Amino acid sequence: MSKTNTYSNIHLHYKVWLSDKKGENLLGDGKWQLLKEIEQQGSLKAATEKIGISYRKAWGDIKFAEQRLGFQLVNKTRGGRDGGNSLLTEEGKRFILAYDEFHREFARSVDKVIIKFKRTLKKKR
Amino acid sequence: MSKTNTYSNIHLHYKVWLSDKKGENLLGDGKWQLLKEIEQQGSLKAATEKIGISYRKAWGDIKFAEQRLGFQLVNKTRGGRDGGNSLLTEEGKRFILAYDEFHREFARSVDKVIIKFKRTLKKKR
DNA sequence: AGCCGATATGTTTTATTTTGCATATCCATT
DNA sequence: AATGGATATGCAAAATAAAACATATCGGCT
Repeated sequence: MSKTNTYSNIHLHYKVWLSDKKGENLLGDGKWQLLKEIEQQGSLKAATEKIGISYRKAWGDIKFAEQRLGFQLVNKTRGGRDGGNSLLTEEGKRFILAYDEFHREFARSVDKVIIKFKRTLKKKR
Repeated sequence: MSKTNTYSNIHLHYKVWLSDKKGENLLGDGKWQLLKEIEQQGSLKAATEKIGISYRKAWGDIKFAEQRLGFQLVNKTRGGRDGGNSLLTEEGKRFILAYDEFHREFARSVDKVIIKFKRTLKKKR
């Protein structure tokens, strides 16, 4: 998750993401969006095309995240009429939902702090 | 600024930074630490060596940030007995201080939300 | 059995960052 | 005036990351 706040010509950004022990990105803005798009499209390929990112990378990222998380986020099948498809697992859906909630809560909380920060900056000048 | 929180084997990271209009990083974790080290060492060279980053990059980053911010963060002098030195300007010090304060405030606020997030995750499982 | 379209991967290119190297400049001190 | 050590900066090299390309595989359908 990431957002921007403006203070005159200086902007304030923040970002939140889930990682493994080594700090490697598992689920942040990008994958969050990707998973949501997969849910809608029912296909990884369609999702990446919609978003405009490379299939190769998206596929690798998901694989990596699943490996580190220890459970599947996406249920992938190959072959068949449409060539295959990708659907979110129950755990994947739950994860997205929790993250979604966290997203809102976090943004609200941070905005408050930022307002205070702006006041501080003004005073100090 | 960045921090970590643990949920079993999943960690939560967040990061905050200041940027210009184009989103280019002006002051984040790296420069924040660097400036603080410059204050202690009284030298850019010494600071980079202490932290373990390249002088070339650090110097360039500071120059870039100063240009975009529109004021000096560091007062640099060349020549003399020690070859030169680098000290924080008043504005630089104030900036670090405000950022510092924001840092603490932000961390406190975020921690609260994270606790809630963990609870949500637990419930949902 | 053969086709089609998506998943699954290895390999190669391209782009972006970071580091490293070389060199010039500055100036209190010797 | 010669020296030394830090700042200042261009440029080449190396390391990382992202994108592109090329295939192989799978399985319901015709």
